[in-house]
Amino acid sequence: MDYTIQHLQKTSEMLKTLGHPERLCIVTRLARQGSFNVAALQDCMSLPQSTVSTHLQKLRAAGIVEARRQGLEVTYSLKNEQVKQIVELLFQSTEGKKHE
Amino acid sequence: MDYTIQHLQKTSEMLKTLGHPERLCIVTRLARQGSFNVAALQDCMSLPQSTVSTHLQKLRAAGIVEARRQGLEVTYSLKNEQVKQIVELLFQSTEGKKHE
DNA sequence: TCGCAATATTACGATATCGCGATATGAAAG
DNA sequence: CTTTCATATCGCGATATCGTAATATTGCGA
Repeated sequence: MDYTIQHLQKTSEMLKTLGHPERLCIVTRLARQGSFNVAALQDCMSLPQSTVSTHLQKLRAAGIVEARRQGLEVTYSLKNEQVKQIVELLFQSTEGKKHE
Repeated sequence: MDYTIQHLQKTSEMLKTLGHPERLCIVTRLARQGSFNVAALQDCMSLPQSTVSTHLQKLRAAGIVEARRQGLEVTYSLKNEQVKQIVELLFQSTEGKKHE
């Protein structure tokens, strides 16, 4: 286990970045669909382009997603497996505890 | 999988709360040690009492920890298993591709 | 070259979160 | 009752993050 201050800081920054409804929504979509470009994202979320782009840059700065340019479009995808695992952990529904 | 807005909001609030170095540190300690009171926490972190207490209240409000009073002291512990799993995921060291 | 489409960056007021001293509360003891 | 210990809450200036319009950049085709 790695409890150094550096790792703690980097990790908390990642969590803070994930801790925003719109950004978390983006990440869950990426976890499901693999990847997409910014335009597709603007469609399903009704936010102005600059807002979406800014969120993506923050996710990128935190090491959560990565960008790949193909011509005019930029495709985003999850950068590391950890985030995917966390999302799966957080969003698996009540299966396994069938009360409620 | 549960991608409702409510769950997304609650989850992102939890992640935001975890996304702070001191609070994440508290949570990793709880994951390792099980529980402790506020005084013990003030010792190992060099922060004023009010700061520590405020962090604990935020963790409590986000559903991450729970408090139990025993006389004068209050003992904190992790409230749900998910958080523990996330912490384990995040802090296993860099050669962590081995089996558990 | 120019112009357009897709995306990124900048700028800035609004809002939220920060740390922490001061103060309040709650429980046990006297 | 009062004191004292452990913890919680309040108040507030400092700092950070918010959303988004405006502007800049990048890549492609004409």
